[in-house]
Amino acid sequence: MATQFGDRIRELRTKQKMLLRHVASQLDVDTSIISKIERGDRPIKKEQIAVLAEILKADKTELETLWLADQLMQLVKDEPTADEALKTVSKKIKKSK
Amino acid sequence: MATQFGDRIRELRTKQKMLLRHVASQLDVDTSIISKIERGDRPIKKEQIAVLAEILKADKTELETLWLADQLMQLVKDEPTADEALKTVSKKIKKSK
DNA sequence: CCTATTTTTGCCAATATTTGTCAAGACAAT
DNA sequence: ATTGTCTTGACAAATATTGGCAAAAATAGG
Repeated sequence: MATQFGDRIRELRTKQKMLLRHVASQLDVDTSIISKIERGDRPIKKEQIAVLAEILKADKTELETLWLADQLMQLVKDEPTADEALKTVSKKIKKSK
Repeated sequence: MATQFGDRIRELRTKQKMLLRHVASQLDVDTSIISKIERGDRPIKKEQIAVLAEILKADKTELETLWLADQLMQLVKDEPTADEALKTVSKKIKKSK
């Protein structure tokens, strides 16, 4: 299943005409891993996001936000009460600030 | 760390003067597991929520919602962009309905 | 205070999940 | 057909999760 994060990093990579192996070698993993991450087949590890942002000259915060949204989405999809749960969390977050 | 879910089921259990072992035996686990779940030390398995709702004569949906909110909270706490991520997910959810 | 009961805690082994590599295959361009 | 890129599935190693157990700690009732 496609992810916002994966779509975005693929876009960033291809626009710069970088190959999977360029990214892969800098992230120190096999190209297949990057391929899968871009296609949403595998999750990326949180620590890798910052490195990836550097490699792609992208905004770290943007990528982290997309990644977080993907995580949340996976958790709430198919949940009938997703709406309510999201709401209460939002409120709690705001209070703790 | 305390959870909404754990706090709630402890409340439900103690108000009915049930002991950990009553719940534990019906859920077919050691009492220590229930203790930890109530205290937020261990996650409960999703399938166990429905059973637990029966045992405690509680509203299944309420417990599931609390559980989901806990999951979300754990994911977004300490995330600077939690707010924005939550927002985009809410929007996506609404659209897909 | 003593004892009995309940709850909490730390540790362990078993199990499950995640991670990355490798090799083979698909696809595109020429 | 050849070359280079990307995708896929199978696999092993590393990591995380699970529940049980036993001892410690807390609580309740005399």
